[in-house]
Amino acid sequence: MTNYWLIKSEPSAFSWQEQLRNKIEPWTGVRNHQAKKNLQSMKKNDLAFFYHSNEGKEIVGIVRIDKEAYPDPTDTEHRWFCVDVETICSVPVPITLKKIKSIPELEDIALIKQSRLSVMPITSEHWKILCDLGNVKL
DNA sequence: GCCAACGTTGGC
DNA sequence: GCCAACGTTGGC
Repeated sequence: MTNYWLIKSEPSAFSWQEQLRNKIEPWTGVRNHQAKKNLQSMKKNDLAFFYHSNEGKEIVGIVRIDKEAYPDPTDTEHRWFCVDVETICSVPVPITLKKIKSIPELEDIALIKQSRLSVMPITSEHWKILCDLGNVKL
């Protein structure tokens, strides 16, 4: 069964446009224990929203987990992990944080409740609501 | 083990 | 640019 996730990136550091070009990207640099735990819970073929933090503040794309957690090559002490994500599609109507905050059914989403967490699970119910909002047809 | 000081994230 | 929330560090 497929699990759902949301991963954040600041466009100035790594944008959706770069993800579109690269197709498959190692998701490195996560340095938070809860986010690390979430990375390690990801299974191949799980799906994730790609969210632009700081600039944009909207869900712009969907990726699929291509390779499960392995040691982050950017961490010389080998304490942190990363996954590989594969581009699936852009979200036709980007889902803004403002929009998400306006939907009562989404008030418990980690994106709002734990605003500093960069890798988080999304329930299948929330995933469906968000796909409808973004006019996503998978 | 506690907590003050400090650093970072990310929305506004 | 500000600041709330949260994580980390280091003295005690």
